[in-house]
Amino acid sequence: MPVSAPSWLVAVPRPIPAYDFAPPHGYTGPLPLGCRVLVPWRGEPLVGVVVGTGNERQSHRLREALQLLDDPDMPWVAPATVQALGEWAASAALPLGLVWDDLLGVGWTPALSHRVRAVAGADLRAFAANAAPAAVPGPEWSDGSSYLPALLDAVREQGLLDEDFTPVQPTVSRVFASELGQGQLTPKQREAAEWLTEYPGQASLSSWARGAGVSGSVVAAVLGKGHAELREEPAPPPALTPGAASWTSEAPDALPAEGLRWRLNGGKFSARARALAPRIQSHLRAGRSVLVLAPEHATLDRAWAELSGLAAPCGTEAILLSGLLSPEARAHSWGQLRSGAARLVVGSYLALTAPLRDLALLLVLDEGSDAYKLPSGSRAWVPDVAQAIAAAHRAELGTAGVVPAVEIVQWPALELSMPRVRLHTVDYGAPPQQPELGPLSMPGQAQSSLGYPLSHDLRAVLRQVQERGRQAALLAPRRGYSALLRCPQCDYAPQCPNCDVPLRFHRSTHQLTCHQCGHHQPVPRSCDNCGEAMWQTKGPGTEWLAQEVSQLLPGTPVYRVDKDHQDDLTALHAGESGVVVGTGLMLAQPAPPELALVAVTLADTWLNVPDFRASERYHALLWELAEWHPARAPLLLVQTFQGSHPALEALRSGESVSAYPRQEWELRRALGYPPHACLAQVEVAARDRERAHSAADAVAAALYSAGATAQEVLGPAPAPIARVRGVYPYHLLLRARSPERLRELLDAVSSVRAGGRVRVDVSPRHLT
DNA sequence: AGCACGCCGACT
DNA sequence: GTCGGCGTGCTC
Repeated sequence: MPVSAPSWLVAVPRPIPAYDFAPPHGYTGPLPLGCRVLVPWRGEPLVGVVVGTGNERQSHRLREALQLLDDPDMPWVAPATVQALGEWAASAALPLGLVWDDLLGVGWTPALSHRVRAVAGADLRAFAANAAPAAVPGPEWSDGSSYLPALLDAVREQGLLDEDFTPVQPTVSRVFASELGQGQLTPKQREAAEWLTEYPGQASLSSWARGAGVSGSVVAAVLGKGHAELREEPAPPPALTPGAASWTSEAPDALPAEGLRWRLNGGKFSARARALAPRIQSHLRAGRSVLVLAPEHATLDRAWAELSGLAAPCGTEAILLSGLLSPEARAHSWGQLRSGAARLVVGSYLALTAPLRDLALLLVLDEGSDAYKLPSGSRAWVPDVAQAIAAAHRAELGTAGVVPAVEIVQWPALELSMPRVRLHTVDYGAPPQQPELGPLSMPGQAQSSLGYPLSHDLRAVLRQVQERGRQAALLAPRRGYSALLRCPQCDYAPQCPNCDVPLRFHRSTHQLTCHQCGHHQPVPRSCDNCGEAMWQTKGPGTEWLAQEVSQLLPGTPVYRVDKDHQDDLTALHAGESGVVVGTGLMLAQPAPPELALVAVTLADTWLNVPDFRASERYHALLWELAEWHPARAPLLLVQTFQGSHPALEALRSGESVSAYPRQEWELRRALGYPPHACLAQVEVAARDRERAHSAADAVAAALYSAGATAQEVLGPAPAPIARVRGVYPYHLLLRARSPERLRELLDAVSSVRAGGRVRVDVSPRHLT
């Protein structure tokens, strides 16, 4: 008796667990871990990834996989990565398919040609039911797409279908001269035909016409008379982003040597790149691979510019991998890595699963950046996944950024020196009355003799900047005009119809926009509440601030940079005098060359956030501002109600970038926050408020009956925005002392049928 | 996630 | 009578 082949566990890009399939008919090779496989899914072929061996005991008959798409010797994803994703998904109690869907960005939709035929001797006409006999495959190969998928699947399930999926090579059509033409050509047409003989293989008729110097109708006529023909040719590989010029660092490797994790902080970006170079190059020279992750595109571009040149001197290539690439370019880059032709990847989170040969170093840039939180289904915290992947590959895990995250401040470190910060604080004094931070209750001129938004000191420095023809940057709390539209009569602010938040006013479009769901509408003629026709629209956004600066400095150009409004900064970057007002987004751009002043107009915006990481973010922001243009060392002016905040003190005293995170690390130990605890936020939502509430209570009850303590379960509480996109979310916060304990709690959550939509966010970034 | 099924209310 | 809202369940 032959031993039945073990089944395969296959992850498909759906928010469900991995499912079992029998190997394709006749397959006898080893378990193709990390290879893509076509499986029957609801009657149609679907690409999945083999992630393990299936359960031996199955209650139902397994379907056979249709076809293996990758050579088991060259899997689409490294087996160690497969293992890491499996472990991470389990630790977060997430269905494996959801995790794969989020983290594998390449290879789900290969172009395949599908051929089918009946197995020898089978007559499939019975399957046609009332359709025409031609609607079923015969004994000869024919195109699978010409049959109903459901019919093919019925035949397939009976084992009567031979089928074959072959990758389709992408082609382009090119124009060539042809001998087979008939009929006379006019002089113009002959001219065009002769030009084509000289320059064959034109990519389009218009390029031919342009090249030959004739109109499109002339070349069309030549083609029509058969003196030219279109031929399909294999498409050339897509152009990959060229790397920077080769360079090799002469400096010795000063990074921590012992252990598998380290951090590199302080210094300018380029200084950190120089410090990383020896380590990266020694791995590449040893024939191993290095993966560099960046949180967003500005950092990615800088990293590519600084690091891509390290590959060539080590006899390999660098590959840029991000969602901005075309699908073809992504697939081609993937191929370069899979074949081992390139061993240095600089990429976004999509590069996490890149098929690298012998990964030696996984480098996470700006490890604390909130941009690493994926907004999609898995809500993965990319550095968590990166740790799992590095561990599975037994690779070094390095991090590099200006300021270390509190979570990693105890790692072995190399810290580069920071420039001395020229800091000036405008202290508005007593903390503002907290509960209302509406734009109208902002620290206004009436409340402070210092002046807001432009304090006396800031005005003075701005005038100096103008007089000396220099440049200044002002960091605004919010984008747009960003005010609530308020009725001066009854103080009513128009609300979003889907969410429980007031709409925000954008002056440029003269629209009201919901910053939660994107709903927008024109400004109503009069107040919905009392009928008053006047609206007040003052608020602390970039637009208002820019207006104030323009009034203060007539004749000086004022630019705005935020998500909605992006002025052309060419003149500023050319060195012309001006002031730029922006949100944090502004820092993603290079600093203006003549920058003499960076001002934080209201630092408390970063502090008055109900999140235990608020002060950590504030501290990191201050150092990033200080590092933005280290050569010029502009004055950093901070307007705040908390002039003696320890984060500010850390800059003022010129301590190292890790001094404040160390302080926070101790504080969090006392409070039981990460890294001394593992957090997860559970969101329970329903269309009906009462149902959402009772569902949240049911989740809490399930947790307690599974042995959770009051220390471990906080809530449930209604979400800070009581209604979002038409549903009422409730939040529970889980706080466990270890990943294992968190997993126990999450398993209790996923086993309960609460009667509402339950979503889990492990390592949440924004707590409320 | 999709997609089908099935149950209730409002119409040509 | 049916059309269509959306709550529930399933996908090897």
